[in-house]
Amino acid sequence: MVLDREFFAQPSVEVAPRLLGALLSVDDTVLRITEVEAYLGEVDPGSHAFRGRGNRNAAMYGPPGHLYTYFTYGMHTCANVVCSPEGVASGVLLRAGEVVGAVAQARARRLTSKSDADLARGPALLCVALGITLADGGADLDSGRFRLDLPAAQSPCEMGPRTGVSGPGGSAEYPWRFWIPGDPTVSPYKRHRPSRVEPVETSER
DNA sequence: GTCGAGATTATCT
DNA sequence: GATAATCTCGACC
Repeated sequence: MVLDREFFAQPSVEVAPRLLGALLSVDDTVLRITEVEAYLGEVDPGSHAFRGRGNRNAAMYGPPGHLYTYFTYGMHTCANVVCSPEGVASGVLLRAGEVVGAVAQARARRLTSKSDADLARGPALLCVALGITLADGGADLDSGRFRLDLPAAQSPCEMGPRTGVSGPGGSAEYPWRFWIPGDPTVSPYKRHRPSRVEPVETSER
């Protein structure tokens, strides 16, 4: 099955909602994606590619349908699906999902996780649960250990501001976070970390 | 349930 | 030297 090269060659904002409900297999572990976030690359202040190509984000400039992994906060690995044609930086961050295959293995990797819903609730946890590491960066998502199956129909989806993104423009301006409404595996992080815009102060609840 | 602060290191300026 | 697409834990409601 042609894993729709054309599909992944679109901008990440187009690809992101369609990834909801997709099944990502890594070895024997299968994840149903429930939450993603789109990054547009050089025109997106929140993107790693905003300041141009570097060593870390090289994979994001690579061919679509591949994996882009990066290390952040000194201890966390996160995974993206590369979008847009080769040479254009764009990606979809996998934020959360539900482990539906080889749950025992995923649970073994996630010792701190208490319930199944917690196994992949968050970008870094998702990678741990699936066993994705930096070494998997640049891997084709339709070969080797990886396989990505898109849902036949688009899942219901809700969108909102991205979380955890700092820098200029905040990125509340970019409502490019997509998730499946009501799914228990969607990350509960509604807290905005940095400078939160306080609209007014005249009480008003 | 929500909110707030600290930890910890690869990558880039 | 500063930054970061985060997580965990503790306090409070």
